[in-house]
Amino acid sequence: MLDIAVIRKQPEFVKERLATRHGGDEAHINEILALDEHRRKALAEVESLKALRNKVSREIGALLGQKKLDEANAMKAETKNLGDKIAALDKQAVDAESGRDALMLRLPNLPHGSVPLGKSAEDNPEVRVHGEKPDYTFQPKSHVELCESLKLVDFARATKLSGSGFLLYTNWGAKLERALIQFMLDLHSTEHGYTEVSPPFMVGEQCLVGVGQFPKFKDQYYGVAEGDVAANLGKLYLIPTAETPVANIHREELLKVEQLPIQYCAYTPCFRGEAGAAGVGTRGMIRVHQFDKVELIKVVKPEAGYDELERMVANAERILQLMGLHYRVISLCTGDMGFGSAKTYDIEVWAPGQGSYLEVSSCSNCEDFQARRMNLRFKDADGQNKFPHILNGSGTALARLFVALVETHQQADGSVLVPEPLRPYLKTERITP
RNA sequence: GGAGAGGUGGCAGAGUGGUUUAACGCGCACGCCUGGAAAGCGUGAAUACUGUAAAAGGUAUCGGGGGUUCGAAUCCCCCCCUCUCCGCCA
Repeated sequence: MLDIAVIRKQPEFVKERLATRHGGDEAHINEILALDEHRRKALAEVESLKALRNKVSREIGALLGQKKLDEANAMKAETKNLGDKIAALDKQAVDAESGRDALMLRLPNLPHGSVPLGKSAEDNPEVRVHGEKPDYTFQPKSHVELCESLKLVDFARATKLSGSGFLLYTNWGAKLERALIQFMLDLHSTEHGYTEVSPPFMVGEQCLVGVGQFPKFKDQYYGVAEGDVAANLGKLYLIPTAETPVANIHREELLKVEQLPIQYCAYTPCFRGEAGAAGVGTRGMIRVHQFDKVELIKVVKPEAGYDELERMVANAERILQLMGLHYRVISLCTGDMGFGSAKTYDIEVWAPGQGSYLEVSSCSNCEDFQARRMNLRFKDADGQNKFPHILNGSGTALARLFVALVETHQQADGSVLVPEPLRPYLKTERITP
């Protein structure tokens, strides 16, 4: 959520920055300002009435203390209808506020000044490239062929169980998936300074609102059950990413500045509706309704946000380097960035069998956009309460990493060579049928 | 799931309709005092919104919501959480 104070003070600046995204959102600024104005007007009025009521009530109390019953009763009669006026104005203020906030929640973040201007993925500049496309003395197979010949994934039976877009890993496929998860968690938690956590896979709506998935993109997620009525959670949703539970861990807290930076890594499955995804990438493992991912989350002081983003990308890159994969890092342009992000780097790994790059990581600094939505603050050294920057990045997403790995390291005989750092986990050097 | 006891500021703990703008205490910050400390004395200290050039000021917050009243920490209703015991379960 943007800072209403910034919208008030610099509405034209906010509109311009919003327009560099998909466009259209800037149109709501005037409406927000009008509701905000109305709210403050009603508030000023109702609060002075409340002040009056408090004053009169004290006076009545004093009169009763002095046994001046008549005077007290006279004053009671005078203030009798004050309550109704207050209630009516209160409602106006509350209505204006909830109207304003409903619009604010649908407003995306402002892009950081360093983000390239652009309309779509085609305008994303390449930041750097690691390695080269490998050469093969044979025609590299696609992961679908490899998975079938090596019996890594049973596509047909997965469809029987859950329909298209779901995977049944088998034998070495299941082991490879597990090995990759454990390898990544170990690396991030021992060498990169992240604390490993394992969160719930279902969360209440407020967590999705907190990171910006709700209310605007509600139809993309799986609602599964009514949550505890008790806890006032509303419906529970399957998490689309570990970002949803993990970034919300400290929601509604006031952190001490010494607690920062907070760094978490977490493995979770991710569930996505991917509405209308039929077509490109439907076959195989590129786009599925459930996939595994190791996610990185940071909560940091605002002044550290962008340095930490660079470090996070480097942490994710390290995985691909150790897996011996060729990849490129791109900087998303204003028009291609996600809702909550102020700046995003994507990492795309080369998949020889596809002849294309696959997005396996997306690292974003959301600045204080999410912290505001979840009311997460910290008390700075100067005693001020401030919103921290919250960053999230995949480190990395599975399924696609799996694809790149088997396609890159496939051999002429149809086997797949396991990268050195993964061998202690998989307990083999080579995957054969 | 059942029964009971609780929920008040950083902590602890009074307060059953009106000088409570939440007592007393501990802890905290600053000042005085001291050679330095302790003790003592004094002052200050929550969060949000609003307001202002900045202040001052105003409103709300005693687990949450609603109600009664001129006025609610206090009375009424609903809900939540914590603790203890019992049951059930992996």
